[in-house]
Amino acid sequence: MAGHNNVVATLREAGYRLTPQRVMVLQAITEGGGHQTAEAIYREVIKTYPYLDIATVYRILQLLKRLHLVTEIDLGGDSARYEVAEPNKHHHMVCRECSRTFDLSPSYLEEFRLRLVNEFGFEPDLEHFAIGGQCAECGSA
Amino acid sequence: MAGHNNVVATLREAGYRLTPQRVMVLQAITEGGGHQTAEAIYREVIKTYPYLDIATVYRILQLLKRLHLVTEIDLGGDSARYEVAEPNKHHHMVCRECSRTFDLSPSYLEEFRLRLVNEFGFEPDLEHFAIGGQCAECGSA
DNA sequence: CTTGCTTTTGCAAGTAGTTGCAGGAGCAAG
DNA sequence: CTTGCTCCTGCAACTACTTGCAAAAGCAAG
Repeated sequence: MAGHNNVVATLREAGYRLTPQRVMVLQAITEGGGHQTAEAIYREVIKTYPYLDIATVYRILQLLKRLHLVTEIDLGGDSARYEVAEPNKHHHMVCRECSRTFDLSPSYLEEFRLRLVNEFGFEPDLEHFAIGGQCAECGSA
Repeated sequence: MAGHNNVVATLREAGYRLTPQRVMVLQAITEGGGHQTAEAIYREVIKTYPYLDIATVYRILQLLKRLHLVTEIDLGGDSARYEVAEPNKHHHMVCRECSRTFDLSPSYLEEFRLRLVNEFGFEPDLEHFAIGGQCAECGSA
């Protein structure tokens, strides 16, 4: 798996250790596809390594997030979801009434991002952005 | 207190009951000024009404948020803070490295908001918006 | 392949916030 | 001012996530 080796290299270069737990969590995220919860990742890994603790999963996810290897997306109410980071990922609009989510192309945020960078030197984390609000259907009702 | 009566009227018009708990929580937010945590509001109210439960505080805050009477601002790690809603409130940029926060005028988000409204009919919740990222100082280091 | 420093893990306890439920309290109608 | 319907509250249990700590494991150097 190509992406896998990149991740391993990135970890080592940043001075982090390569533990079985980290490899397995990474593998679970990669193989699971889509957005996954920490719980789901945990349940997947303990199938082959039952001693893993959920706290370790959260710590690993935090680390991978810091290294921009995975992105966290928190759609309000329920638990956060994680997936492998990809450039030009789409963002989400989440309706506060019906909880449906709608995709948003990265271009919509580019203008906003540029103003922050140019005027404040502030680089916003927009890797996987979710914004709450009210969708067309719930708004017109 | 003028704003107080508005709030009471809004509650009643929306079909919600006017309970002592709601009045006291509202009073605590109003009198406390600034950004307050749910815990702080709770501790203030139990000085005069010791039977109040923290769960009730959270439920009331949720309700007031839904009615746009208070805004919630969640700056990542620690607990969320609440304050009375005001139009044209400034927003925040929060540095992920040094945790400092920088004010952001509402005009920066207006363009973004308009595109979502016009193109999707989606009205984003931008009453008190916080975006994470890396500030100029931490970025250049 | 041992030694030793440092990171990482598992465990258990803690924190912020949510939820199910039964009893208690608003409020409108009579 | 009573009746009755429904909403709210307090309680306790629960969820998602975090943190302190001691033991275990990674990794570089000898």
